[in-house]
Amino acid sequence: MNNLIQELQWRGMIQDIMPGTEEQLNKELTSGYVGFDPTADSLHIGSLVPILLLVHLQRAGHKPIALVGGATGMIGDPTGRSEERNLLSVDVLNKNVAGIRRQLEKYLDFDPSLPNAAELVNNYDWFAGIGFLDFIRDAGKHITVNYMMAKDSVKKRLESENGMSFTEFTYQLIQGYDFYWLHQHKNCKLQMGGSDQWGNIVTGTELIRRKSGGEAFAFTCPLIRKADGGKFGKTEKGNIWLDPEKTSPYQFYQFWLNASDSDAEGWIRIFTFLTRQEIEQLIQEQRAKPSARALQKKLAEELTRFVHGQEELEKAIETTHKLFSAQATPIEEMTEADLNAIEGIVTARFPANTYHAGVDLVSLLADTAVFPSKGEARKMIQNGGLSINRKKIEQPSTFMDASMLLHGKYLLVQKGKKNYYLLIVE
RNA sequence: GGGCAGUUUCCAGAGCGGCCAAAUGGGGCGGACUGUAAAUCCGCUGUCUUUCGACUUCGGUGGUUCGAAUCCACCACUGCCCA
Repeated sequence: MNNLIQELQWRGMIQDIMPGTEEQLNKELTSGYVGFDPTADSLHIGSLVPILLLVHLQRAGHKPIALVGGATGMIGDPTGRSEERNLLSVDVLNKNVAGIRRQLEKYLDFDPSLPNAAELVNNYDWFAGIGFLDFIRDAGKHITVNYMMAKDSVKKRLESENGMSFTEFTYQLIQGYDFYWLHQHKNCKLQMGGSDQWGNIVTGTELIRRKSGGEAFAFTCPLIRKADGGKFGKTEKGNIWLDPEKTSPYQFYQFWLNASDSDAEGWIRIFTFLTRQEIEQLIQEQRAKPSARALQKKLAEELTRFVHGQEELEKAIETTHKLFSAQATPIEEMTEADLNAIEGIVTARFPANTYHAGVDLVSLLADTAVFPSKGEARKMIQNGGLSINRKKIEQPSTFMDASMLLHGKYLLVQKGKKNYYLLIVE
């Protein structure tokens, strides 16, 4: 059994930790859990850190429990929100729970022959059977409102102009009860999560202590930030999802490849399983020759493999190479096979007859979902942000003819420098 | 219950009755420079539109006016003060 806490500590993955946690983990095989909110039918990279906590836990010989919040999702966690959440419908919730479940299964080892086999639970399973009055008497009696109001998440909302509904106020108690339930039924003594969850987690350990006198531990990891203060995991196209249908492996790879130097140093420790020596060496390389971007490449590679597998990683690297590394070679040298092998970028098809009848570029782009409207297409061209087949388009009034098609049917469109689209005439 | 202040475009925050699609900052997007980095500089940033322009925005509803984000009335919400 490795020392999990020390491992996570040098990786910079521990923010708060309860006294005695390390001793507990060194003492015996311990079950620990992380909760996942079913706010969408896929996890995104923000959930990657909690997933990794579970993976590290299992690698250290302990038993990971992934909890999907079918019940808590019905309430909505008020943490970090300045206004009331809209409730999700039961149908949507069920769909989300199923989607998240499927993803979590990929990252943990559920082999039942293992003493520390991973387990997946849904808190709806136990909450469904508990009546309101029972809950109020059973759990509510042990936690004072004063205690609940002292939490940051609640305090902020009480101060805000939007207020807070009773429903959301209840959230921490519901989540706290999860920990209590797992403690009672699964001998789960540890909860992990993002540092924003600390308040909710502590309510759980408190409930365990007061109701059963049991011992419970917890630690949290820092929330991931970008060095420039921007939101982690957001791009102009929205969230970076783990679902390849929502974010292609190529786009996923690109996201990590685009990390800034200072982010990459921290992220590679958190998001990969590379050893300390390997990482230190990479950082040396990076500093010696920053333009090689050894860190970003390794980070993107490791993570794309972890999330999407070796095969998808290779395709992503190949596409990246075709689009970026080979920029000096003339576009005409790209074979049809090359173009077809470009995967993961947005592809749009349009009928040959409209094309051969003659189209102005702006209408074409607005019709093929590269741009939502002609105005935007025109604006981008005027700003010098549009290239066709690697050639910058200077005039919004550019007219298209067959000579511009590669292999008689392809157009490689660039919006900005990094956003590629492949248009295919058919 | 009484008094005062406020509600503006993604956010913060200006806004004389006509020159307001609305200052400025932030954020976002694009460009230049680079290393598909950071910093810096430049442009764009309500929607649609080739120029002109058209259309919808300033808590809600009515009104005054040739004309209102700007004036009036009522309603809603928020903050502060006195009971």
